[in-house]
Amino acid sequence: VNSVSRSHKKKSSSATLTDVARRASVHAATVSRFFSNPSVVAKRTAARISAAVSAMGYTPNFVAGSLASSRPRLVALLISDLAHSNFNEAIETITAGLAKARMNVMLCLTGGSPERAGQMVTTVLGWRVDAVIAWAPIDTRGCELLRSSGVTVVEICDAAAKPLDIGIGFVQADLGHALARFAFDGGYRRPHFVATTGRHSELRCTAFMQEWKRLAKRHASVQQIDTPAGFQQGRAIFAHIHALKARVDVVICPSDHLAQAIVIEAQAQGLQVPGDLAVIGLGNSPLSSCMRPTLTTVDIHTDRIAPETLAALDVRKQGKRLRKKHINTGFSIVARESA
Amino acid sequence: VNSVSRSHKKKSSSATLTDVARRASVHAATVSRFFSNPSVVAKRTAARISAAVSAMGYTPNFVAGSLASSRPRLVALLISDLAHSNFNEAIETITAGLAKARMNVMLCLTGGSPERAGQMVTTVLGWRVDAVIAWAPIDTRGCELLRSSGVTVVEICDAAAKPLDIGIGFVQADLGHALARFAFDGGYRRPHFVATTGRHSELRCTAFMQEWKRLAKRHASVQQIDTPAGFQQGRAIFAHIHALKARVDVVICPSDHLAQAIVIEAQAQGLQVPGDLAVIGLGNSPLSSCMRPTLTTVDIHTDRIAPETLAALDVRKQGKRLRKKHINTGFSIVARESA
DNA sequence: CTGAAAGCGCTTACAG
DNA sequence: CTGAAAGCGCTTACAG
Repeated sequence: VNSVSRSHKKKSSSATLTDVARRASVHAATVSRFFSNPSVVAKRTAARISAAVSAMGYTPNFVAGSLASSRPRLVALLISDLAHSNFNEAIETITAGLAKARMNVMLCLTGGSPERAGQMVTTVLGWRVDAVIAWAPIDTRGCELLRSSGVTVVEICDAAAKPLDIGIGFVQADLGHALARFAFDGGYRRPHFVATTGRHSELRCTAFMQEWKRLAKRHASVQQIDTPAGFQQGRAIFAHIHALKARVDVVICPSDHLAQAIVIEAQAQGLQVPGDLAVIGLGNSPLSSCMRPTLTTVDIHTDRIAPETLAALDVRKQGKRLRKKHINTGFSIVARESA
Repeated sequence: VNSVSRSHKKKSSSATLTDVARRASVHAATVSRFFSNPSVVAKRTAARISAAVSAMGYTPNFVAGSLASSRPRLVALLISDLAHSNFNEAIETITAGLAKARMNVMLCLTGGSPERAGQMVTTVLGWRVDAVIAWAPIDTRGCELLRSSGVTVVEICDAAAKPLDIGIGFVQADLGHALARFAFDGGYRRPHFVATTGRHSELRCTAFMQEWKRLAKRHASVQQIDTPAGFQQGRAIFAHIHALKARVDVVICPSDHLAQAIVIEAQAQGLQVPGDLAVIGLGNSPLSSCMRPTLTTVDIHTDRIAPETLAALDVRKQGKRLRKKHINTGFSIVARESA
């Protein structure tokens, strides 16, 4: 019983198209049509095939089908992480949309490493995916591969940046401006902007600072933290704010979770939110409307990402041009109790 | 320019093994070996192939490779949802482990629907996946398909239940007992157990009630809520508890998020946690250690799931038997401030 | 509406 | 260490 003889046993696996065809006394091509376009096969033939299929427990082999048709019905999802993301709901919407379009999704978790993302690009290109949806930084080699492969790539990104192919998202700088105006109009005068690493946050931050300077004639305070901007960082940030000479009256956070953590910390220290300290989140996650106080945050219209992505794939499938297109899905500030 | 002529253009896609072989003046088989087992090809030949590969920007086609070798290097991940899960970190660990083993993961989000899970089983079986990791309810048809396909399936489940194939998890009833004892030993006398729909929660709940009855000689109160047990349900549950005639002194939650929401509600109503109301979570998520007060919760050892899953796959790959095996990964109650 | 044939791009014993 | 050949399980024009 060596490994060679063992490997021969594999043959006893599942029935093939040809097996089904034989049993239904038709050609394999007809069975193939039965699955891909049932309306073209005669009723009676279809019935025979159907019977054979269930009798044999046949399941079409998508690997073979993909190779023959060169339509893998596969899209790759490149994302940094699941645990700390504000956007899991957006991901759910996207995968649900893809499932409805009979697309399978290949999940690639990059952990935020551009290099790992680059390697994963090689892999998904090997699967000849129909598209890759990227929501994570990718190194130059990976980008180059994507570009030269000609695959459809949808980047969830800053809608003002130059996308590899198709970019979907809001304009980070617009949000920075809007947040400054919102805070200023709300009567706040000592904002504290919490930025994370990464280009998106940077763009937002710069715009915020600029607009704040213009409106208030003075600088806002900033603090840079490491991604992911999760609940865990709340204490440290609150301590930082507390230690500032100039008293902060509003803190602008890069995520709802972080905002929530800061609210909790502030309350634990006996501060009133928003009375003593106002807090603004990002993402409009479900918790933001359930907190005490409810959280003022930004809805980045993640529900628009899935339909736009699918529409883009559709256009491509029909062979039309759509290169270098941006789709600005916008955002809206949701004013609630916390600011 | 009709669709037919357009479809012909597809041929201009990427280079194939044969193209590379021609360019390197070797047979395709040699190029194949160069990728699968480089050590068997001569240094000089390898160098020529390598040059050809990079000159042509060749990427091996995994679809073709999978068909030829019948090893797709694909595992399906069937999970209910991403947004409300306590277990996203476990999922990350698992996918990281799979990636290290050069396995690709196919993501299937069932949304908690057993029927949808069943359909997805058909799909992943069509891809002839090496294994399916299931963390979601699957209807009988889907289970039947999995069983008859003979594919390796790892269920993250109650370790006392009868798994389809391999079951990994803790024993829900053990946890129910342990929670009752923990609450009783902590001096609490009026527990409120929040259960969600689903067999797991039910098993835990029954065990809790039984043990509590034995210890305290009286019944605990129970409340059933819909899954997912998220932050959103906090207010309603707190209101329910508040409305109970008998004053509750500890509430046992099916997730950390829910526990957190209840803490926030209680505090908003002027109650002290744990003084007026103690709260116990489930999952030991990162936020549990960062809250105010820090959350007493249950660590269900998700970090053991990934290694055990991978080990199981490994054993199977070597053709060994491991059917109907349970792996009890246990749990531990993490006592912090909230109870 | 159906069949026969070529082909998708690889892998893998089998020889040499 | 390498080549020649068969085969993986489908799809898809092309005829009929």
